[in-house]
Order: sequence, then structure tokens, then C-alpha cells
Amino acid sequence: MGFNQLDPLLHSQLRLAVMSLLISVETADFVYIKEQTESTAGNLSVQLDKLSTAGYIEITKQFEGKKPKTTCKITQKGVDAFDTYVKEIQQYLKP
Amino acid sequence: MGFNQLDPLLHSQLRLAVMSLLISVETADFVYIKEQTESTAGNLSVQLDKLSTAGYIEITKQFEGKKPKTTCKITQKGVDAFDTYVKEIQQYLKP
DNA sequence: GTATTTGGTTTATAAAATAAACTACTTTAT
DNA sequence: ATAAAGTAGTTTATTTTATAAACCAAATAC
Repeated sequence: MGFNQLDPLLHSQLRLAVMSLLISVETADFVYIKEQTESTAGNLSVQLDKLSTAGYIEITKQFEGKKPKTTCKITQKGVDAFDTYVKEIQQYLKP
Repeated sequence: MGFNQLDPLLHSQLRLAVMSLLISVETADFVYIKEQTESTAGNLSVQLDKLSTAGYIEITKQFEGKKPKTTCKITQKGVDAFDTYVKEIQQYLKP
């Protein structure tokens, strides 16, 4: 029953949703993530930045025709962090 | 893959730890919870208050001999909320 | 008696999350 | 051609949370 600390970077509603999505899809663009997570663009922008700074995801910006396109991909570090988070929170959930 | 909103009251490190503890122990006092969760008294005091206000736990204050004793007990509403939270977060964790 | 510990609460500060406003275009309608 | 509206975001401001620091009252230790 050790309440070990949950990774604060993942223990956030939106960032967790993003990571959960990216771990299954492997690559997704801004608009898609925004739709799936039902978040506002502003909030998403900020949270993606944090995940990127942490090295949990990789963000690439290019132009799709004339429109900008931001694509996200989970990194190995991100996968590892997510796995660890899952193990840790499972301890909270099943006593 | 619906990213349904996690109960913000439970999606908090310390409050989740408290609820997780209370759901198995059924009743625990302030000092014990503080030790188990390794939290500071101030933080714990605030978070217990929030859980209590939400009706997730019941707090009783009495004197044990000459010392004050704050005891917490999870309510049925709290159990339900916790169960729901577990189900919801499981969706995040296993895609 | 006074210093320290116990069991907390209250207030202040730091960090997060969220929303609102703004930028830089592109597309559509007039 | 120009104005209005839409897309794809970013930046800044506001609100909410979490945490820490300060405090209080009573009990115990010195």
C-alpha cells in the first residue's frame, strides 16, 4: 500500500488523454487530438508543449498544402513513462 | 476511446491516495492517513475538507483522552464515485 | 516554568489548468 | 476586389489547485 508518487506530468486530465491516445495511434495531428480529447486549442497547445519539453512526445510542424499541420508522436521515453504511470496508479485503484 | 471526464475531485494525487486508503480500511484517523500518504498536515487538512464537502467522506472529531482525534470514513457516495473513477481511468490506461 | 511535541487549522505562495484574446493565414461570399 | 468567416494554432490572463509556511491550543518533557 505504498502511495508512491505519480508522475505529475502524466497525472493531468488532458495530458493523460493525449498520451493514452498517442500510445495506441502512434501518430496524430493537432486537430485530431483536439477533437478526440474534446479540449480547447489553447489548452491543448500548452499541454502538448509540456509533453514535448519532457521528451514524452515529438512534435513536427509542416505544411499540408497551404495549411499548417502539427503532428505528434509518442517517444520511447513517453511509452516508458506511461507504462510506469499505469503500474503506479493500479496500486491506488486495487487495494 | 471516449475520453470521458475524470472526476476532478478524485483526480488529485493526495485525495486519490486518501480515498484508496479509506476504501480498504473503512475508517482511519488523521495521523494515520498523514503517515500512510506521506503528506503534510496542512495539505491533508485541506484535501480532507474537500472530500468531506463533496460528501465522499465523513469526518468526526472527538477527544481521545485529552488529545483531539479526527476520524474519517468513506461514504457510500464516496465508494460510488471511486468505483466510477476506476472504471473511467481504466479506459485511459488500456486502449 | 519554559521548551518541545502533538494535532491540527488558516493564510500565503507557487504551480497548473483553463479560457479568452490574438496572430497569421485561407476560403467563401458579395 | 474586399469583407466576412473559418482554420490552425500561440500567447497572455484568469481561475483553480496544490503545497508550504505560519499559526494556535493543549499536552508532555525537561
